[in-house]
Amino acid sequence: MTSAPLSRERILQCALQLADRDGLDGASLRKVAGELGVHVTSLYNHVPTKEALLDGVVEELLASADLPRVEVPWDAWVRGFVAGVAQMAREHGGAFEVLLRRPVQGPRATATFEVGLEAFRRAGLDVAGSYGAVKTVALAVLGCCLEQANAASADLLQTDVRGLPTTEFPVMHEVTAVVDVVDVVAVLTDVLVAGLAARIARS
Amino acid sequence: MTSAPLSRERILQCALQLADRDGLDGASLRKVAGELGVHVTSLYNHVPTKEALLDGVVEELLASADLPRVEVPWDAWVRGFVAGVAQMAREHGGAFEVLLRRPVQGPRATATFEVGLEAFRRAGLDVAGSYGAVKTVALAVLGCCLEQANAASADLLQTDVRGLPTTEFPVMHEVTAVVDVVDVVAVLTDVLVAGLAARIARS
DNA sequence: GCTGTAGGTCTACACCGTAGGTATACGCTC
DNA sequence: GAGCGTATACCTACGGTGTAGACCTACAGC
Repeated sequence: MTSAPLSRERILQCALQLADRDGLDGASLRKVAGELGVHVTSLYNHVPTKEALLDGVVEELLASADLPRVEVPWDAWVRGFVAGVAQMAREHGGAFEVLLRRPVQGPRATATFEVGLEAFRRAGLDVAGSYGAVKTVALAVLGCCLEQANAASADLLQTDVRGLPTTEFPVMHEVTAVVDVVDVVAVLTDVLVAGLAARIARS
Repeated sequence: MTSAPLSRERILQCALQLADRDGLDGASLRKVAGELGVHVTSLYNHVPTKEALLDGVVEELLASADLPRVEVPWDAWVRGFVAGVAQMAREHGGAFEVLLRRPVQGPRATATFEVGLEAFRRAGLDVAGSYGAVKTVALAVLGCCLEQANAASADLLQTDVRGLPTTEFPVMHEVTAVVDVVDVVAVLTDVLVAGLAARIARS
């Protein structure tokens, strides 16, 4: 009757689904166990701790993403990386924020960073410069995709403007009246590419 | 003997200090209450819920920051905004991540965004363009300052590279050997300014 | 002096991660 | 086949969390 033998993989998959559906807090050990029809503590035979489980969800997330992993020009890497992360945020909105709570590591992450570093080195940046470029891109896109994933910060600049005096914040009110949605990811992509191009030209 | 009457302000200040010292999870209601020599549920007379308390911490954080609030050229606004947020991350490392968990709102936040929007409008961007620029800057800097504040993601790209095969990730290994620290905030500032300049020129 | 109310306390609940001890079921060697 | 080590699941229990509801108590206004 025990449909499938409990395994790390099954646990991680379940946690990812739960997180996608109910947010990261919805992926408690007890809920995962319940979903799998198993006692809480049984999970500990496959996952040593909650943090390890979240790290596993990060792996799972990276595995599902289409990030650049082969040699490309630096600007293509930037576009591909941003697009890949944005896709993750779209498809795994609930689980996305785990990338901000746990370190992003493992072979899959390293592989993407490796080809990014190579691309910037080929473009003429030195080691530190390439590292700075990759790190900046990675962290900036994380921040920008937060709002795509997280309902709480979705209306980052819009919340509460209604209610504040129009006379004091005229432009903000104009914005809320005129703009309905802005594609931050598109803006970020362009800004990063243009900005890094200038940086490379100057090197 | 009851030194001072409990108040929202005193609670928020205490929560901020606790969060700074022990991280955001160190600011539990019980610990705040304990620090103030008061029963947990007494806090509820001044703060309706834990989320409201965190929102208050956001306020407190913004109040402590030196963000641009007067009319300046757009590039000065970007530099000032990034520097201000980076300073917050430096001085309130433990509490910083609250900006990623709760919406950033209130008059203080709106005031900064307002002058940013104005600056970009004066530079020639339309309403949506200005909004996109401000939003992108705000979110990108949030992501980049995370690593300055949060120990977990501090070594975002470096963790675990040792242990992965040198042959497969040669550049990553070179980086960990050569580079000790990169000022992501400085890189981000330059990239944003250069990238937005290109965007403005094209408009 | 009575009463309404604000602001404190106490108890209790449901949830969380996880440590320690126990039972069962498998694959191995004799 | 008998014995046994190991892996995996279970149970109980602890200390932590946010919060709801009943209670008490001191003070202000009539």
